[in-house]
Amino acid sequence: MARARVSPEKPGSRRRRLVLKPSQKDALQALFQQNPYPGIATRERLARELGIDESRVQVWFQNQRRRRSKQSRPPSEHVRQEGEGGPTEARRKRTVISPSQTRILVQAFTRDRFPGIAAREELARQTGIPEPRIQIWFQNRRARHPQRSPSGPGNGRAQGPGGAPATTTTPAPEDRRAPPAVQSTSPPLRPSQPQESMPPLAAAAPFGAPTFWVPGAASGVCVGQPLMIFVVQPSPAALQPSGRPPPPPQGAAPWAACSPAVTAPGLPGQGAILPPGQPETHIPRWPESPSGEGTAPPLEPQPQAPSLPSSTSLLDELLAATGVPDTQAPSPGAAADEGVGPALPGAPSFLDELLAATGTPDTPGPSLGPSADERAHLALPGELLAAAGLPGSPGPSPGSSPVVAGPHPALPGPPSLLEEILAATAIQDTPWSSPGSPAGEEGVEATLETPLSEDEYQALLDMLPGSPGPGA
DNA sequence: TTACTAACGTAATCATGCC
DNA sequence: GGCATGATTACGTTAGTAA
Repeated sequence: MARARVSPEKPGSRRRRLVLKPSQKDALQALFQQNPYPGIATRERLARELGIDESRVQVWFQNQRRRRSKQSRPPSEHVRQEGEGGPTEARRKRTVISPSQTRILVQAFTRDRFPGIAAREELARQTGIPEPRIQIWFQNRRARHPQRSPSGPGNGRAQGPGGAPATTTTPAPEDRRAPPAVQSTSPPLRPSQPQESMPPLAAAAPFGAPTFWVPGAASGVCVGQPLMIFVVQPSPAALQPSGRPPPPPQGAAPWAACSPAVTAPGLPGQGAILPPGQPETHIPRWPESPSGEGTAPPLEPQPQAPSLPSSTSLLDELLAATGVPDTQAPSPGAAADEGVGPALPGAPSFLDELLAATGTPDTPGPSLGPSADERAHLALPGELLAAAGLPGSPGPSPGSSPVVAGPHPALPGPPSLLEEILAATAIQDTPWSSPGSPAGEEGVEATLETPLSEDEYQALLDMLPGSPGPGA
């Protein structure tokens, strides 16, 4: 039924596969046990603490639920109960997309109904809307604006990859609301080549391109920079979604570094945009986020997670609940908060703690080095700077809370639901490893990541704008 | 080569904001 | 209240990784 239409020929169309570290998986599973249907707040919170993107957490839960259901475990066991993912764990606040943003999206949609990750991110930059929202927008759009030629029940993607993947030249029925027309300013988005699809972006951003990226703020690289800077000719290869050392020699796309989505996996709610004063920009009603989940895209280094100053980390709670002493274990790993450099020793990771709590013998310092999540971060020069402790790094991290802010002072907040849940359900026996995770997966003992291999370091360098590139 | 699983697609449905 | 549309879920498929 729902065949994934993934054009094989669009190499970079997919987001770079994220490789979760055992410790991250454990944390996810631990939470999954407690609540397979976490709300936005929990997801974001967890995402921050694990150093991955919230959308990834969401996907992980989706896949996990699926796996579980497949494994005979009747979902009835966890039929989402209200209050489960936390008090009123609501869903994400509806994102408000302005007419001009819609225009951009519609325009892109008419060119390519199935934009790859690069194209989506580019759109995200252009519109200021988080990439995951862009993705959802396209999903909804495809569903509601079937590409005439209903060859099949709604399977608009019938014409898969082969022929222009839906490069709909067919002006799908413009939506009534959005200014149909999309002024002719059409950026020649090349459907099949997302990366280059953004040619002179500048040209494509006639609308007051309200874009100001505050990528995870941490990166700072792009903060306050108007779209224009992206005009830099991106080298396709460099666009590797998650910024991992691009295989091909190309240098890293300079702007790639600026890409919030691209580079900031751990962005707190990726919504980091906010056209100052620009009503145009998408003004997602960030969840009031009780705990700062709110992706609130602070335009400024605003402690984006308004709430919890590094203290109440979800993991902390878990740990606390599980009675794990607040270790100050130096495992920066999870630290990856927004900008916190992953490998910054000194920061205790709740992951470690959580794992310890859950009885998962994961490596003590699972994240001592760059790894899974960090890899993504590596692509963030800004984060590097932050990690390096450069004073200049505006990242929220510095002042804000490097998630992993070790032993947090007393949490003003009352014990979270999680605490209770955890207390009630000893996660100790992580029955979860079962699903698909072979014991080995837990990487128990193995995963002792090294601080930064030369290769990784090199990769990092490669990611830096101006860098000669990997091959170089 | 194979198993596992992240990413992504559709369809259906719920939820929210605006008229 | 109705409509448009963003968000979420289930389910199926594709493809990257690690064993």
